[in-house]
Amino acid sequence: MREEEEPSWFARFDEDLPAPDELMPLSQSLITRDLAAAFDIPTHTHGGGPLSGADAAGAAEMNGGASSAAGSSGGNGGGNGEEPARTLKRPRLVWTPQLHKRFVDAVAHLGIKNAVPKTIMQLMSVDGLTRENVASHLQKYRLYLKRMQGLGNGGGGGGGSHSSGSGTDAATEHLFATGPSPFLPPGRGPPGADPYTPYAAMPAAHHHHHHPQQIGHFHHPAARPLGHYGAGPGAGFDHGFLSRAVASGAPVGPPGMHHRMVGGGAAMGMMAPSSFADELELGSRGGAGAGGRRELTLFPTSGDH
DNA sequence: TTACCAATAT
DNA sequence: TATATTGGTA
Repeated sequence: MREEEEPSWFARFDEDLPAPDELMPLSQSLITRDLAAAFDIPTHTHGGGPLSGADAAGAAEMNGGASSAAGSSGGNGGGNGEEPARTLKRPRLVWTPQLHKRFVDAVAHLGIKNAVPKTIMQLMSVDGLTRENVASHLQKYRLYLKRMQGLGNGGGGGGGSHSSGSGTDAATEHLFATGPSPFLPPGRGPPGADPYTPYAAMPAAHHHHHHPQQIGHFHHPAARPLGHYGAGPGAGFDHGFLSRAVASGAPVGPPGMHHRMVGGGAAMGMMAPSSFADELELGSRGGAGAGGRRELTLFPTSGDH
């Protein structure tokens, strides 16, 4: 019963969508279970699954060595033999920095309001990633933000009150609103660097009812109330990102809409992520230690080159 | 009904 | 620890 859909709905009408080329590369493929489960399974393209299917391309390698794990082969088995694709439990997802980056970017650009698992998942466009995966990670991420909010601020500030009228409508505002302490001190440097990169702050009160928000225009990378957290002006933060994409397909309902969405009408679910800024982090997987857990991992699509 | 969220379990 | 899974709720 679950029919997932393949992200192929891109092609949409008008607008100057960048050539498919732009969109295409976006699809990151998560390792497919088959692949993960056994590195060598002979092309089995599963079939039923909408899972990826993609070309796993030759990414199978990576660092050298290491890896013993997996048990690779050997038998494979152990127990599992072929398995019906369904009912298969997938290995734990490993949130690699790149994957996390995508996640954070998606959340940041969506705005707290829309940053819900499903939307994030769709925006990320990562095949194989499930809502549960995102939800779980989102939970942790929120916790992190909250924690940071409490800590980082000291002071200050206080006062946050923004009176901006009530009409805070722009998602932009929402994003950082409520933040008594808008930005982190440039010098941030508590011992222990931050593992994550917070771009959004959490409203102290976000309980109950998602309210409707008017859809509409979306922002360009322009004013970010505070945008540069450790980055200087002009830091690379501009993203030609999904601006429109999100807006268009946004599940955001028209005023008055409560819980009804999927299924209604047509617009939904199609977003073309454009280009994420890829950078940062890489590698370092150090194998040391390791242990050996069978985990699902993601292919750094941009890894090539 | 679906999806979110928070708690809980592994 | 990090992630998955479950339960309750909107």
